[in-house]
Amino acid sequence: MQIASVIVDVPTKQTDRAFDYFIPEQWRGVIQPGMRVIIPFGPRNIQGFVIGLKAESEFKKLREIIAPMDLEPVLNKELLELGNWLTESTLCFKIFAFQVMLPAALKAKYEKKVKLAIGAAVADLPKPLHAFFENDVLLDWEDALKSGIVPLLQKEAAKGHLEVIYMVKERVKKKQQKYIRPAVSLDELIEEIDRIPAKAEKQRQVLRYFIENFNEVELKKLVTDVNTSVSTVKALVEKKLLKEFEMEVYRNPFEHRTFKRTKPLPLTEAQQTAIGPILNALEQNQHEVFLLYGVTGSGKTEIYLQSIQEVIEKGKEAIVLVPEIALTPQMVNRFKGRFGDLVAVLHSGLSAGEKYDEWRKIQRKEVKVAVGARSAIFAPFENLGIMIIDEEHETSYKQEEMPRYHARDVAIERAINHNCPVVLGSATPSLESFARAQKKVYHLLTLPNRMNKQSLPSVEIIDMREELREGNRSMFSRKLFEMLKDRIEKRQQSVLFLNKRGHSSFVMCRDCGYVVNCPNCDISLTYHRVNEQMKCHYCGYESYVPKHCPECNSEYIRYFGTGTQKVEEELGKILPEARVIRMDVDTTGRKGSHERLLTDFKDGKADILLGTQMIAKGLDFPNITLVGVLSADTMLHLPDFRASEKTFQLLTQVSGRAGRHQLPGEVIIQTYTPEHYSIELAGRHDYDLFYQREMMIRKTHHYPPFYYLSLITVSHEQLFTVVSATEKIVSYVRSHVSNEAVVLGPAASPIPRINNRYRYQCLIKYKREPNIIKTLKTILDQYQKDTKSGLQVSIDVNPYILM
DNA sequence: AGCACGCCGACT
DNA sequence: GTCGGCGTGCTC
Repeated sequence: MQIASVIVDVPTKQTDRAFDYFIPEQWRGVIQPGMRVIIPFGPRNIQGFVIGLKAESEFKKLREIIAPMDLEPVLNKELLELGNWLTESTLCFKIFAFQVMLPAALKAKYEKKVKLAIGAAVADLPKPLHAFFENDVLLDWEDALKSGIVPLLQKEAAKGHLEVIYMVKERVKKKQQKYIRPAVSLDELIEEIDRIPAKAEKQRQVLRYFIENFNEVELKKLVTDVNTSVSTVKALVEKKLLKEFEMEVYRNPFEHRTFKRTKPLPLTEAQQTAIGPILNALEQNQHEVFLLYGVTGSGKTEIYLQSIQEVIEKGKEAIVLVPEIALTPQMVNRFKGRFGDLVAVLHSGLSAGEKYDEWRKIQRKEVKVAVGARSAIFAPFENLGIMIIDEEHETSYKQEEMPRYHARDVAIERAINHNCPVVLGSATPSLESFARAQKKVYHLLTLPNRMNKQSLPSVEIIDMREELREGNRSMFSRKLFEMLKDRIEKRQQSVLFLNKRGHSSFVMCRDCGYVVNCPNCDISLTYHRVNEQMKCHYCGYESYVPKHCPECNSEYIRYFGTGTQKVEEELGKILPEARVIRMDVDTTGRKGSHERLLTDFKDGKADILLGTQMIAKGLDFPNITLVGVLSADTMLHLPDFRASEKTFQLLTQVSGRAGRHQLPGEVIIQTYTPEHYSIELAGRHDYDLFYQREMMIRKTHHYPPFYYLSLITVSHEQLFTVVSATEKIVSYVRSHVSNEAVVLGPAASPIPRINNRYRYQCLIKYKREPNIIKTLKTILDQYQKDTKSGLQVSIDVNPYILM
């Protein structure tokens, strides 16, 4: 077993396979599958992942592994296999599959340096280079480029005076802290204390500290505790009475926070019924997927917490996924509060080093629970007892770059390996999951009521066409304006929600709300400012913007879009007395600002919280009694077959922010299409009916959950080349799928040109195509192999964004 | 992804 | 005649 199969850190088709390396004697038995190694590859040294060991290789002239990068594997057997599964199911390069499972800190950094060759001296070099190589300094290649001395360097390298070296570096260092411990026995210390000179009172104090407390202590703590200086301690170290050493410490992102410990709350009857089957599956070590469907505020989190409690008691581990945007301190508090130090938190707000440390706690089995966004599903636990995905319907669980995986699929794949349950929780389950629950593929658990029997807030839908007709051209309906004013007087708080996704605008009649749709796809056409056209991004249909509305003949037909800043300005005009906090990407950019704004609002420093997406989730403040949605339509007419579903989910989510405590809540939804079922049914809190209506539409238009989708995107600098290549691909696909499948295209991508490359796509809708992955792989192989044609082909299996 | 090898244009 | 442009093909 002296040969290692290695996946190299070069993400191309040609290198997407194992390369064999000889393991030098000194590393035999040390290097294991799942470790990162430094290997020579061509002229440079790069990082690679060992995926297997073997005794022989077909390749004769093997090179040697330079060094391992880990003391123990960073990927265990399960994760290595999961990597293969990811590669297969998402059609990505192996290296991406492995990298996505690890914290970014473990991704290699490469440095190219120039150094004096062995046996060469500075004097051998021409004068201008002397300064660069004094004292054996390594010259950074980047600096060399800037100084314009590369030709000189190359000349000297050719003469053998200089050497180019390639270094593989870690991104993040383990944080070390200095510790002090006694170097002699307790008795000896007591003896020695009398030999300390009388003048050195401080040294005596330090020794006394160790006599009372015969243990290691952090240098800093020692210095403050004894009120002395580092030099005093160093003197004792010199005398060999104490010993200094370094120990790895974790960066603690929660250093200045305390978590109030909570105890399991008594469950309501509904909660008990819901948790039963989960506990049962845990008991039996049985894999099962549960869909926990519970209205906002129905106590899903307590079910998660108590299920995890059970898992921990069984000595197993748990992963909890939360959408990034909802990974607020409030959410973290609930888990830290219940399980304290047994929780690792992984989210984008942490620095690379902090994330790495949290990940290490998991790897070293120091924690039992990982709470985090999408990628936390790869937490390297070895004894998983449960995986929970909260807000299961969130689209952020799908990664939009390689590997294009969905966390839900990964969770289920891992759960099968671990024989453990998966819990998907949502107030508005995705149609895919709910349909599976209906078909008994998933086990449906329901929490139909809010805790403490509060009723869901009353929702009023305001027809903005009516407002316009009556002369109100502002973005606030009279009703919303009145209610905002009322809340300010009553010193209660309001939340205003605006969806700013107005960029890829749709065309709508402001009189009757008519939106121009594609005749083939039942999806709104996207407005393009260039030559005033509207296009369908699914099938390629085009038409001009009508001068008059085809429904009511009004001339107020135009494209749409507004932003939070504009709303804030207008709010300042009509309600100058209102104190407003605006929350969007602009105001929450800096670390911690998100939390600060929310705390300000919670503390009553503002009357109105105005924001986008990010305020839709998790907000749970007692004083919020009014929620206003300024324009429910913005999302509805995006060129996306999930637009209705997303609108329904969002409106339900936002409405859930109101009246979660004693004070009853009210919700105002402003819209130009009040009769649209997703708006109307969100207003009535009727998920079931929404589900039925939407399923019918999905069925007739061959969309998920009735059909699977795969999207092939082709790009090239020349329009003609893209179109003809896409045509070829489309006909290849057509000839390789059953006639049950629908193959659409070639159609221009919703973003028809990126970086001067034209983009075309082919959308495949299918039910049962056992060979589809093979077919798609053949296409990728074909086009990724030849780099000279300049064609780029990418495939998204089960896409969420069809762009 | 890099990098080397290699074959054609504008310069000392 | 040489320096250097970037097209093509390889990396165990």
